[in-house]
Amino acid sequence: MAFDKARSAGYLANHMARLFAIGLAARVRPLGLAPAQFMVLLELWAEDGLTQVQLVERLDVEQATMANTLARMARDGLITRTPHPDDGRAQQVWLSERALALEAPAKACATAQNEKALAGLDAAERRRLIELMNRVIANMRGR
Amino acid sequence: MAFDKARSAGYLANHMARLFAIGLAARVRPLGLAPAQFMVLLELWAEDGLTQVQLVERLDVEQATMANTLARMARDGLITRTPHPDDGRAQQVWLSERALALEAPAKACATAQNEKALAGLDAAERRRLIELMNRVIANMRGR
DNA sequence: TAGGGTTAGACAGCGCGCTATGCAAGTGCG
DNA sequence: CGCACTTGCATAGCGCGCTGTCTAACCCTA
Repeated sequence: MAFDKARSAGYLANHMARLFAIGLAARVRPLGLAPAQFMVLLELWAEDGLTQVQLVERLDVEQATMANTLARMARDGLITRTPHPDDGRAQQVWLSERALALEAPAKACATAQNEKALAGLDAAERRRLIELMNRVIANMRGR
Repeated sequence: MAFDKARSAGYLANHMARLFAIGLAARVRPLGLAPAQFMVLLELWAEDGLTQVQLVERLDVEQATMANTLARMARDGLITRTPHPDDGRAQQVWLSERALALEAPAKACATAQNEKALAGLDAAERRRLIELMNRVIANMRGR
């Protein structure tokens, strides 16, 4: 009763995110990338040599999730890890040659997917959507 | 460069959906439910005895995903399955007593989570957000 | 009626979220 | 100095999304 999924923000958010992920995955698969790996690369393209803790903070995922994603990326030759010079527990994550070369094509994939998703929305509508999503995220981030 | 994740619809959609899922999961966990199971229950509360194919269409997930979710739900005593009277390949999915009893409390969890997410948005903003998400979903559904 | 295509469902394998633990290295205080 | 606390990372286990493949039942047409 009185629960219409087409009007539930949570249901729509889940559906929208799944469609984004499918579309992005299809676009970056030829590059040998998976979506979560792309997100890590985005951070490393902006600043190479981050630690796992820094990546966890910037992408807001759990530490264990990041550890697994980094393990897959190392396995796939996207990153290497070196012991941190000042902290024996930590390690720095570095882009491989291959990952450096993927920056432009991978970003083009993401831009294309965003463009497909937002087709038919004018600039004001896009701004509103982004702003509303940011507010919803802020509402839920406090635990 | 020129790729700001706080302005990427795809990144925000993913982040928002994860926060929704975490919040909903925490609320329904005491009921012994997981989020995807709740979505199936929503459909069955509206119409009991659906087939797997009908659930797949209504929730827009892959058949294999639904098969696995239904297997977990059967394991957990939420549903039973009977052979379809008119089609030897198909089966009908029925709510258990336990699942029937969960309707009101589980829906209250979802409503509470939506309310938390949308706090501070007035009715017009909520309508706009829902409408924009529906348009974005429509853009991506045609694969 | 027999054979070929289609459809319902199961199963294998994997990505990537999560929680919960465990361990080793760093830190700080008595 | 030594012991407790904290912090960085790994690992185990699971939910739930995906693709790909298999089987069995159904359907249609030659």
